[in-house]
Amino acid sequence: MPELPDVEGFRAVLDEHGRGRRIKDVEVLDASVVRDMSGRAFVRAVRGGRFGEPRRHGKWLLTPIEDGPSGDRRTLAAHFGMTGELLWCADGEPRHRHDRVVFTESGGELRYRDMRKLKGLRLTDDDGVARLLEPLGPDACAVTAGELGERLAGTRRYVKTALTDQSVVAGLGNLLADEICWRARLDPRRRSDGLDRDEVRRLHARMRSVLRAAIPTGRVPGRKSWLTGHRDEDPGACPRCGTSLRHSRIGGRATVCCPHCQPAE
DNA sequence: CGTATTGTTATATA
DNA sequence: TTATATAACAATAC
Repeated sequence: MPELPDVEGFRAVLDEHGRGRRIKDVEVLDASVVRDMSGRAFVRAVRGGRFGEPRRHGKWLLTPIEDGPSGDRRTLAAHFGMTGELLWCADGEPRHRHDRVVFTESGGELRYRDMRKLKGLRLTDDDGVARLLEPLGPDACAVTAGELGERLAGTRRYVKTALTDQSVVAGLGNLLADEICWRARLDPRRRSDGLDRDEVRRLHARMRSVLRAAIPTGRVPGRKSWLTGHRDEDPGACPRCGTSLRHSRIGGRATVCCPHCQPAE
């Protein structure tokens, strides 16, 4: 589930319920989601600290741990993989089977919940954060049309594949890429380096509008006016023109598009 | 026992 | 060597 809008929602949760607050306790219920250190060492390094101001780049959520026990400046770096989430739970809410790490504050707790555990949490310093972000392209919320065009021109892969490549632009996943291509009326199998200037501008404009619409709800909505709301229907009708949607597979991922609105060139 | 899954990355291939 | 494609990862659900 987590694409840019979801991670932005997790950032908001941490901003509201974590920022500036004391971490009274940390429970590592499944140490396999803690990367590069033992669960015990993680607890030792975080317990007693305070969450700083969280920021996001692409699908990474980065939060300084201030006034921590070790004294040196550390950052909690979270990646949610395909099934991760961060939630605030008031005192007394029963644990979920997939709660992996719990940060206890006064009045409630922040929980990293993840069924599949493809990614996880790590603690790192500023250099480590830089190393994490170094391979990523600009954040999808911040990239300019010119920059996007340059980056898309740098590869001959399908435009959908390029959009979901975090080193081209950071934050888009399978669902957003389909939604953006559909709104921009571009066949996802168009070659990334074969788009003309107008097509790139359209792609950029639709990317921005899709993100703007999705971020307030903290998720990619399944609204009926969205292609995304029809991707699991068989075959499903294009919300814009009613044509039967085409279901296929691009780069190993399920893909939905409208053969009428997104004609192959 | 098959099929599928919204992300990333190591490995294979052209 | 490089760019791109594919398999694998974990834990489910159908």
